[in-house]
Amino acid sequence: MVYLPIGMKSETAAKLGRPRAFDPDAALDRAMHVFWAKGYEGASLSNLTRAMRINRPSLYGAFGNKEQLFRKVLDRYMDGPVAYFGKALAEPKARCVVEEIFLGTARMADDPRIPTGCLMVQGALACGDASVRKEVAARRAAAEVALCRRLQRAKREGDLPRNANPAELAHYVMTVVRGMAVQSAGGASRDQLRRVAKIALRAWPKR
Amino acid sequence: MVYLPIGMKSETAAKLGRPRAFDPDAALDRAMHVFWAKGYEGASLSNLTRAMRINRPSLYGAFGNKEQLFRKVLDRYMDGPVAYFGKALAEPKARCVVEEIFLGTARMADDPRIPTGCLMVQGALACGDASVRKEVAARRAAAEVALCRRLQRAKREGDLPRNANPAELAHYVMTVVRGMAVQSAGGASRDQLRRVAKIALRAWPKR
DNA sequence: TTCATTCTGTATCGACTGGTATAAAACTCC
DNA sequence: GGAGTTTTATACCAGTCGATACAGAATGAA
Repeated sequence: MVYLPIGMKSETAAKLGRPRAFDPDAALDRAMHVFWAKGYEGASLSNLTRAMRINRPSLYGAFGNKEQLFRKVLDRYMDGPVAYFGKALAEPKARCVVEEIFLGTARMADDPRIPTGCLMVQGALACGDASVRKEVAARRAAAEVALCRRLQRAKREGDLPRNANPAELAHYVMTVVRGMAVQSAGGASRDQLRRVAKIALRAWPKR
Repeated sequence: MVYLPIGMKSETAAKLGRPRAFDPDAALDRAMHVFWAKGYEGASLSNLTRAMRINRPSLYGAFGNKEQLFRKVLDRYMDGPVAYFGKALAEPKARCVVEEIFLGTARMADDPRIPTGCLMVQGALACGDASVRKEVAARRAAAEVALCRRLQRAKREGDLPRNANPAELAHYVMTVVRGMAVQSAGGASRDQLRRVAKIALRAWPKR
């Protein structure tokens, strides 16, 4: 029989059988930290189950397998630590959008509750498993597309110069953001990244 | 007895015993590609020996172990694919230094002979082995220090404004460079990265 | 109570990991 | 021609990898 891995609150709660003894969301958060700090391949199932405080069969029962767990962690990552990105897109002016993206990225840098860097970068930038590598690359690309769309709107609204190129600008912004993630993983402080953000903004087109 | 792993041309050539049947430098280049594409942990000894076209004991005899091999590969990487960085530092004007660094990074992007991205980034950004992770972080930091020194000189020479901050500027430039590496690993083309370089240069201080 | 169902913990699977013991092969020196 | 030295190839080591078989425990339904 096919078992549908759950873990989301809106899931049809299983009424039958022994109830689950752990909170799937809390377990996902703990798994996120392991993947974030060690990368997909560096995070062993022993690391994961220990951090998640569950046994191996519970992990497989609730999340499928390691790769599916990682994808669920990525989902949760985008709704949690990087939720600032979506909020930034809602800023009224393009310059504020970019400013908020930069500052939000810098803000994550020395939050003691989370690892440094970005899960979508160090999770599986280079990885023996090509399917996982492509997955994170696709998610990075999706973020860039979302920003590009936002900048296209800004251009239509006259919020960017007539000769501005939204795709190029989005690519630039995301390049800086990804670079900040690498710098953060290397130990850069929030202030250092804020100064980088300030300089990077000087490249933003004047209206 | 202690055996000194070789691999450098200036090494005192072993006269005694059976001669080595492979070129250590060529083997290092092949190992570099594996580490570059798969990362330190993603590159297994089987991957490495197959690519290097040598047997396992030959690898251990010539290079020590996996970690020492990786360090030798890093050395070779810095003298090879990223030699442009050192050359860029020799440019007469600070702006040209930065321009050459950006363009050199973009140039690597779709060279069909090498993997995408940067070995110092994806080699071990997140890695279960902390010693390897620190090693690549230290090498990234060393590049930034070298650039910072160059920009300090530029400031002394009046090649940068009086209020310019070489450390912040170096941090910004390296952030963009690291970001370009991530974008390249995600499939960005040379032209895309060149356009990023052009935008990033707009942030450079006017004299 | 009894059955069906689901979760939990233990113990284990085959495959692969990084690393080596061993002996034959290929060279220099005497 | 040996003797001594180093590299080669095969075969193998203990440990860990991701993943599971199994049995007992905990629930709702009948």
